[in-house]
Amino acid sequence: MNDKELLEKSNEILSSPRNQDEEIQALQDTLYVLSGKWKIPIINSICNGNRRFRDIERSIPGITTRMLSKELKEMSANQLIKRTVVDDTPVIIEYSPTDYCHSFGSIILEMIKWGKAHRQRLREKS
Amino acid sequence: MNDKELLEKSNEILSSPRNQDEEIQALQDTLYVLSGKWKIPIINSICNGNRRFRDIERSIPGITTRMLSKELKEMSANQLIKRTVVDDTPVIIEYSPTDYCHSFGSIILEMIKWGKAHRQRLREKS
DNA sequence: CGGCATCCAACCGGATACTG
DNA sequence: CAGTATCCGGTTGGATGCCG
Repeated sequence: MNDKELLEKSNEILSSPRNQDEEIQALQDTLYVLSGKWKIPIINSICNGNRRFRDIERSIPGITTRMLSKELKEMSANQLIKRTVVDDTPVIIEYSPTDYCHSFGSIILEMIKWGKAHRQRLREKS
Repeated sequence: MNDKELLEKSNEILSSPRNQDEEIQALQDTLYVLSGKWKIPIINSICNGNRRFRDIERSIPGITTRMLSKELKEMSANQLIKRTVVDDTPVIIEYSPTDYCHSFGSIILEMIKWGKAHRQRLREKS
């Protein structure tokens, strides 16, 4: 399926009155799991290969250690990522994505695509 | 492109180290525009054909008139939706999606898809 | 390096009441 | 119906400093 067909399918499905209740519920479930400013950028960063705290931190503009620490803990608890202690000296901590984490791939890709098109639109206007 | 291929492509692209800076920026731009609990459900509702305030309100579980009012105003200002006064008696107000609004279709579809799969996973576990 | 503790401001958003 | 007004509590999240 190419982009044009995908878009048409999107609009068709979005315009359909069927299963609206189920869809809004699914939507709100997803938004709940991804709530806040940082979970998606963190997932993206870890899926991009970043493994260590400082690396993840540096890869996300604006995040603080406090928020990264908090989110990593929460996301570990929710099986979104795995925290591994590599028993070297000094100890190295590694965060890695779970399959569950990868399941957000399509959402993140669509968001990146939208963001790029958005910047393009802004450039064209000015 | 089928789902399996799409997933592989997602992982491939997500694993690529190129353009990480541009992508995280695009991602954060998108998250900024869509920030908060309600914008995505509202977009979905309006794209689903809901036009009037009460209809939109009823279609989104949990939203209050205050938040809906606030978001609709903000989203009108940002050209995401259009507010039309139908000069009937009594006056009818209609909200409709702009092209800009439709551009979120793919993101919303992916979120609905994820949410449904999420519920399915939970059902299978229990 | 990989965090935790504390303080604090902003705001998000719920409840409720009210208006034309 | 289509909102506005007010109140206010909880959470988000930034700044900073500290620890092993």
